[in-house]
Amino acid sequence: MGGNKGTYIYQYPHPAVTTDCVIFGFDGVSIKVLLIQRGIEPFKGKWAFPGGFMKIDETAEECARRELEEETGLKNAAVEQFYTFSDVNRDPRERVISVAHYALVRLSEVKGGDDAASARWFSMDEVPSLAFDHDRILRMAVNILKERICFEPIGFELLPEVFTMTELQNLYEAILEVKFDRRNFYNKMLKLGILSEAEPRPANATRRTPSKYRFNAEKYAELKQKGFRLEF
Amino acid sequence: MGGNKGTYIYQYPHPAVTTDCVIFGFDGVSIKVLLIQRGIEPFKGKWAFPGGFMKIDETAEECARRELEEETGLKNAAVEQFYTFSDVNRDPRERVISVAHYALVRLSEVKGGDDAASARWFSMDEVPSLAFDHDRILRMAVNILKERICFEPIGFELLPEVFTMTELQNLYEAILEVKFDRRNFYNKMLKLGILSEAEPRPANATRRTPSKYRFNAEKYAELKQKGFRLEF
DNA sequence: ACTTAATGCGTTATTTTTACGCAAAAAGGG
DNA sequence: CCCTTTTTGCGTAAAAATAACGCATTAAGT
Repeated sequence: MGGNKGTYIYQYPHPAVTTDCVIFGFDGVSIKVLLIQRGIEPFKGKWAFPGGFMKIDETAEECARRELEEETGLKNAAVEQFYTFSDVNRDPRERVISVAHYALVRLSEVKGGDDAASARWFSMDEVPSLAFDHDRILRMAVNILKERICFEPIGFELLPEVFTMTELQNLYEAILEVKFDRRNFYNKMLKLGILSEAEPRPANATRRTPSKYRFNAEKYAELKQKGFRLEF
Repeated sequence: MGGNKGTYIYQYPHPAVTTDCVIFGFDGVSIKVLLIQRGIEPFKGKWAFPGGFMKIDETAEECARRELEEETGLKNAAVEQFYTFSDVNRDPRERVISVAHYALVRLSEVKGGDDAASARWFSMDEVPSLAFDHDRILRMAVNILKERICFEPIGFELLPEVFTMTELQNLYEAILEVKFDRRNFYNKMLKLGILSEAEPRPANATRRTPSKYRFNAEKYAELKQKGFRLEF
């Protein structure tokens, strides 16, 4: 297996390749991002995204998922690459280019295990100055998230399986930093046809009992094939 | 300067890093893509995208532009990266990951110089089976182009400075593979506010003399700042 | 007991999109 | 040369989507 320490010789200089993961979460009020505190130089003590060096026999996506699990305990996250950062001096050790990924996960999926001793969720407004060029990576990830959330039903990955319309609206408002009219949001969402009622309204339901929904991936796949776009 | 042949030793295996460029053009009727015929193994004789190994002291974008000029004579193209391909066996020589870029250029900008002896434009429907995983790269580039053209005014990079509304519509129709109503397209485009009349209609202009427009980058920048989206 | 906030289910006005009509002028064909 | 077809500019009317807001009920807070 590749990746073992030893001596590797090339006729031309090779950059090192890493992956980084910007992991977004949502606590019902604000968007959070998962950071780990670096235990070694460079940038020892600073916060950074989970990530690390790519092994010679894994793809970027595999590397991202592996590093994520090693450093935060989070397994099988649906990571998606969004940009490759290749500034010449972004790492003081050697030339390193990094394939940056993002993923949306439920807060509950990250348990503070042994590995994750130094992992912590930060609200967007309490994120400290980060190691390497991770400030720039975060800015870009947030922009990508704002764009994607408008055209792909990825927001549901941040909510529990079953959620109320208000929770969904709060999520969209937190990400996009806008306010929607509650009734228009409700109508628009339902008309899209990608939600199902999670359970029939219970018999004792009163007006104040909110309806519960879940994302319907099958319906979305159908609609998408017919050439439909979300658009918010 | 880096990049010279020699002996380079690392404690861990390093993949090689390349860039590839998917260059789109437009001849008034169909979308074209610029390919070069490989002169050496592997895939000798097969067609592929311009591109090559990244030097140790250049960014991915710089590498893409350099290789593009070396192989096709095309200078200073506005390349933009869209995906990093990292399958383990995508290159038979060694582990290679490639940062793929695209650019939109006017056909006239590519002159068949010495370097570009083997460069040729292909219509989308005459593209042969390509080297490496370049078939996959092309599919993804085309999808990205279709998305981007709807939200960013990049189409103008494919047209002459000054163009008629019909030419612009033909371009959109060729890329998106749809048909628009001529009058609705005309109204929508003008209402966006990102076109200026290239010249006052000449005195001898009759009804059949089409108006000429040019893309107004300043107006677009203004509108964009106010939070405006193109949307087609 | 009173106020405040959340939910479901609407309605109406405005804006945007879509589908066409029409006349003038050039181009093409026999 | 005459007739048909195509292209262009400038419209309009219907349809659809969006935005703004009303209201009754019920729970929660004070």
